[in-house]
Amino acid sequence: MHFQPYDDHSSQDSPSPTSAVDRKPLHRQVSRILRHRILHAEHAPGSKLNESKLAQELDVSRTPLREALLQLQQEGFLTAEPGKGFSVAELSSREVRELFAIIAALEIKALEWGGIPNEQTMMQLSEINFRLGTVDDDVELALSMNAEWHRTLVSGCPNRQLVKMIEELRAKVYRYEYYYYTAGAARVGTSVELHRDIMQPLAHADLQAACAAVTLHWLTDLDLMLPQILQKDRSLSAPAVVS
Amino acid sequence: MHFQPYDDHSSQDSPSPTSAVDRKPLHRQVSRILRHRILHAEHAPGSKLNESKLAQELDVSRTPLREALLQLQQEGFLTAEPGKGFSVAELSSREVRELFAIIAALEIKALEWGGIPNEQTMMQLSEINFRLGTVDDDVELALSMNAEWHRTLVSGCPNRQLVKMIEELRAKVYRYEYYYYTAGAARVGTSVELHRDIMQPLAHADLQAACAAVTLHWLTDLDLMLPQILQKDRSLSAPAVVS
DNA sequence: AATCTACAAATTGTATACAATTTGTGCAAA
DNA sequence: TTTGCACAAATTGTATACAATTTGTAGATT
Repeated sequence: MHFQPYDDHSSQDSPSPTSAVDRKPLHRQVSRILRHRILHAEHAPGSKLNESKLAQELDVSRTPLREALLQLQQEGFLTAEPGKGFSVAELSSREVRELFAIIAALEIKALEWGGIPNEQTMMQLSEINFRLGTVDDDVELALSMNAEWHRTLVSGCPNRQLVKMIEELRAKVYRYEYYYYTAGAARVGTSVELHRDIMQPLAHADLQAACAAVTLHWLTDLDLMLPQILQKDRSLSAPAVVS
Repeated sequence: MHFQPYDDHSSQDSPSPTSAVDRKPLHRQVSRILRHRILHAEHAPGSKLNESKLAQELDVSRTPLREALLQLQQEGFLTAEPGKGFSVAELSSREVRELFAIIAALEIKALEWGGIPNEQTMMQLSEINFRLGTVDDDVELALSMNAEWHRTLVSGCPNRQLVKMIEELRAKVYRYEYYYYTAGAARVGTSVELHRDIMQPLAHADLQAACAAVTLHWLTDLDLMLPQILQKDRSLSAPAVVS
């Protein structure tokens, strides 16, 4: 492929000539695509990535591809060994436990610093949650709406850095959630109820209780998901201790 | 420069032939160098970076240099506009306020989850703090020892992801601290005292009080540093409204 | 058969070349 | 003087070429 800024979705059908505002580097698009693939288990955890083949498949040269791979490595979705190249990061029960603990703590901080959400935000929360309840059998849609609900929950926090950090953590969590929702017997109903348990104290301006509900939310999710992840863990981290 | 794995500090005087374990990609070394430069104000905030010149200066081709630049961008030390290249991120009072709030919250969480530090850790803390008190006029040394103290403080936390996040945040804070210590009238004595105020309740197994002292530490630091940063802010964000 | 070695193929790391855009400059027109 | 434009230079974004290492394999040795 040769430098053509116009194969991105962001360019509408309007025939604007190189509008210069929505120009996006190739490595950004590539990293978006690969991130999406990894999050949705289209690349198996632990599998190696062949740069040449991947570049050919994506119709891109190795330069922007490598830039994307390095970014994904730093985001924690890939691992890299010098001379050996990149591999998809493994899922681990330890990581998911640690991530859930952190994200719970940060969401609570975001709520504390943002205060009780305003009326509009509360409306959005319950609307998203309602729609989430109607979703069925579309894992990606359910997960993206769940993410949207949590994004809205912390949207009142004035600390932008914190909101950004939470957003990045959510992406890492997404991978585990997707695994759980597809491989396991996940029910969106549980999430909907847990969200209600958070919204209700918020509606009564009880921030403490809401924060406690947030903690409960993540703890419950963890309890539901861990068995699945553990199974995966065992299947690869217990390498035949026979003999 | 042509692929020579042996210009890194990590290679000792032992004549091991390409020991394969301590091979480090060029872009890693380059990002380390540039990060160090940015942290120590050797590149002015807001200034543009010329890839060709920088590559020539570092005796590296543009490929690994760009990989390093992209990493530093993601770490928040550089900004990038498509087609315009990279610039050193500005210092902002808002960012430092947000960072301090986050790092205080996370250090407290790390303490809570790690529990009261064991005896060895407590010894290390007071030793580092003592040495910190003897440092004088060596800003970089003082800051690195300060960082070491905080690293030790949270070293007992079993949540590795959290420890890593705190470490990354500390790097971002370092930049502001350096600015404050060089441009302003900083005294290490204040830090030493604040550290003692954290260690004392820890020695009495009073985690609550220690956490409160941590918050106080960061709040005090912020109060000391903000005036300096604010001055910088004004000098550039108030662009001559004289009609 | 199992292990070692030598060599070839494949793959990664880096450098260079090229394409596209941005930026600077000189000159004309108002 | 200022504004606008054309064109050249500089700079960024991407592709390709090359260097160094890793990986795979066939044959020799035990």
